[in-house]
Amino acid sequence: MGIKERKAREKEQLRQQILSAARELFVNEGYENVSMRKIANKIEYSPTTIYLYFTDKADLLDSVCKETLLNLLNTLEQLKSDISDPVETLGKSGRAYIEFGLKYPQDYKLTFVIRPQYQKGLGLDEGSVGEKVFDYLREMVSECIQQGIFHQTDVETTSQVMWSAVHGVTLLLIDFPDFPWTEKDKLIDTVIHTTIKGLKA
Amino acid sequence: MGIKERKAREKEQLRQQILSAARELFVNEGYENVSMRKIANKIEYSPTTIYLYFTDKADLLDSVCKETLLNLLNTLEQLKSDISDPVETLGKSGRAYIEFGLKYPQDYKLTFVIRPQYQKGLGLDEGSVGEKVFDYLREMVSECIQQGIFHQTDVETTSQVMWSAVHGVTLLLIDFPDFPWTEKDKLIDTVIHTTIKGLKA
DNA sequence: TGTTATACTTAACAGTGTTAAGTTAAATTA
DNA sequence: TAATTTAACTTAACACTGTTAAGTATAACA
Repeated sequence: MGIKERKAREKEQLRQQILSAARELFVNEGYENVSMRKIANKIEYSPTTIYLYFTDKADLLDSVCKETLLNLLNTLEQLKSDISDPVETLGKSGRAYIEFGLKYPQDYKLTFVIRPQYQKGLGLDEGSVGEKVFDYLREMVSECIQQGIFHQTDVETTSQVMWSAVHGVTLLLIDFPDFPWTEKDKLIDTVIHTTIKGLKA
Repeated sequence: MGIKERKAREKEQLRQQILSAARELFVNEGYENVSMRKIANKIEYSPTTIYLYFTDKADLLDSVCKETLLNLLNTLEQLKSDISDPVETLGKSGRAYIEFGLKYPQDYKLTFVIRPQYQKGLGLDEGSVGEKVFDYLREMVSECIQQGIFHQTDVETTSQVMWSAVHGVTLLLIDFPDFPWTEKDKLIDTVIHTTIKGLKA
């Protein structure tokens, strides 16, 4: 009875093929400039085949973003090991977050800016990957608060402030590349250190 | 020779009519979901007439955003009068910026997120309204630095950090309305105060 | 071997931004 | 006043878009 399994495997394979074709095109040409026909051409199937694997273009975007969030989560969780100095870990996590956004700017925008426009209100639901990313941030912040290093005692608010800072600088650097920014690394460090200093007791 | 002037006035009138129809539709239905034909219907002209006043859809977006930036600039400059306590003025300005974004969320996204996608790298050029908005921020920050209140002595970096914070929280509140945010006003205040505290000497 | 289910494609619909060519009416010139 | 030029606007079309209904061929099963 291996036939059914082989078929399922083949189906999953094509799904992945579609997904990676979509990601590549979305990232290189922008979500709006990618048509279902373009994706279909790339994988050498008819456009309608895609609809057998994804309900529509927004669903395709959704799946691409889920992958991005998984990548981000993996990147962050590799820093988790060292909890001796929670403030340093939080700072490093912030830096890793921003650098992830700058390394994959299109993926970042797709996930945190474009998708909310199409999937109103979704993306950070219970059990979602997005929530896990924010949970990671909560944990880091919680560690700092528990050790009495922070003035603020509210984990939620503190996490949200941290997120605002890194999200803000990431998007500004992506969206206005021609703006006369301070040297990039200096700006990133200043954003993180300023925020952490402001949170300290 | 009043005829020429009347004609010019009428032309300008139609231009404004197109612009405000476009803004209303962009804001209510989203840039991508608004077609040139929709705008044309609203003003009761043929679609091609729009092209006599704007080079293309992106130009229309551009003009709408320019208006938004002017509105933002006006809102901010009303706070300028009181320079006795520069830190308080900076804080108030930050709050006004965020509240502007939340009052006109679609306009804000159009200007600071959607437009950069279509007009790569533009929007903050020399002499532009966007630059004037940032100049306002520079002035506020400069005042704080001159009075020796801030640790940082670099006006540019400090301004950029401030911008990152307010831009970040504004977009997060707009894009993820279903996220379990801390009470909105508290979050905004905390973001501003944390950033300012982090910048202080 | 005949039937059913799976995987995929063709053709079409109603819509998109944009352009070239055409029309109509007003302003200018003779 | 009559002919001509100019300005403002429209019609029709092109090549595209996301998506669906209907059709086809092939593989799996009885």
